[in-house]
Amino acid sequence: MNRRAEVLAAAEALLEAEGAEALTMRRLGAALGMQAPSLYKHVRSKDDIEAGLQERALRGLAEALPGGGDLPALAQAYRGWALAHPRLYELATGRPLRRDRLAEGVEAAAAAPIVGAAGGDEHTARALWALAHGLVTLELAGRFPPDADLDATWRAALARFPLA
Amino acid sequence: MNRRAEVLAAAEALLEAEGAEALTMRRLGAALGMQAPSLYKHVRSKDDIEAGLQERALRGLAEALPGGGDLPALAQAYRGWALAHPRLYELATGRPLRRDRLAEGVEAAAAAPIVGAAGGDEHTARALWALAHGLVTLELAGRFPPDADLDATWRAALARFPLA
DNA sequence: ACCTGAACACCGTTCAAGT
DNA sequence: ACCTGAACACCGTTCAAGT
Repeated sequence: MNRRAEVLAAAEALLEAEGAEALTMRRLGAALGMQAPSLYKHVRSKDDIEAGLQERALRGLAEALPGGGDLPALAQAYRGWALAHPRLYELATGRPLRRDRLAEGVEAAAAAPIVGAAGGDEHTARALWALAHGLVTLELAGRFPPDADLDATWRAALARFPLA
Repeated sequence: MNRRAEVLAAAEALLEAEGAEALTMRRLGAALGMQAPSLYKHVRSKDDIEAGLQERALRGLAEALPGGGDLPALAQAYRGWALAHPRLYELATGRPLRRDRLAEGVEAAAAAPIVGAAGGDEHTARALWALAHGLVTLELAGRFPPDADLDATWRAALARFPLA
């Protein structure tokens, strides 16, 4: 693990443990036993760190998603990963994707299981992705009533996409 | 218009014109012809400003949504409002809703047209909301390929909710 | 009642200097 | 090659002081 990867791993741990506002160069440096300016030897900027976390999130999500085309299983894995890494998911999806800094194939690998479950139709795939993303972000942001039965909401939502 | 409302209106204008990172107490004060500390006479904190902007967004959205139960018209109005106020929409939906600071009925007024289009079923309403929210946020974040035909994606998505 | 200037504890980032 | 301390231009916020 090179130094940049170490910084990114520590950044993810700090983010997930203490929240986005705790992810500062000074705190991250402290977690790694160095001063904040030293981080710039391993990483271009804080923006660069966030782009790296986006890539880590995409890789983690792609690894967690099953590829068999079973929509309920896919949805459960998607929701499960997001709820297990809520702040990373939010950081990775809540801002523009830095495609220029993304390794080749990472975005496609995360998208492939969704396209597969959509039977290859791009519009259906985007609708499924938007539906899952919307449900997850609204859940993470506490937008649904506290007593909402979200399992039932997911089932009702997925029932709109039979076979596909 | 009392002083607090003036501050919120200026905050919305600054946010929409220059982005979230430009919405600082010093810049907002300058836009209103006062020093940053003076803002605290009219507003509790920056957090209070953001809660106020959430309420403005909810009111604006509720006003823009038609209530007739016509899903395509509702979807178009929802998307249109979000694209017309992208940074306000993002600020209003991208963080937890401060229900404690929200005037009575504001949240319900924004939700009512969606529940109406869902035929009163809460799970369908949440699925529709998540779908629209997901499509809008992914579009605003530039997550879809630049050449994606999003009108067609919206049509395909809404086709999953016939009659309802 | 409203506004100011100074101050505090923070930010991200640069840079000369050390090993 | 890697790390440090000092510095710069910013933050949100508090507070004594002015009108």
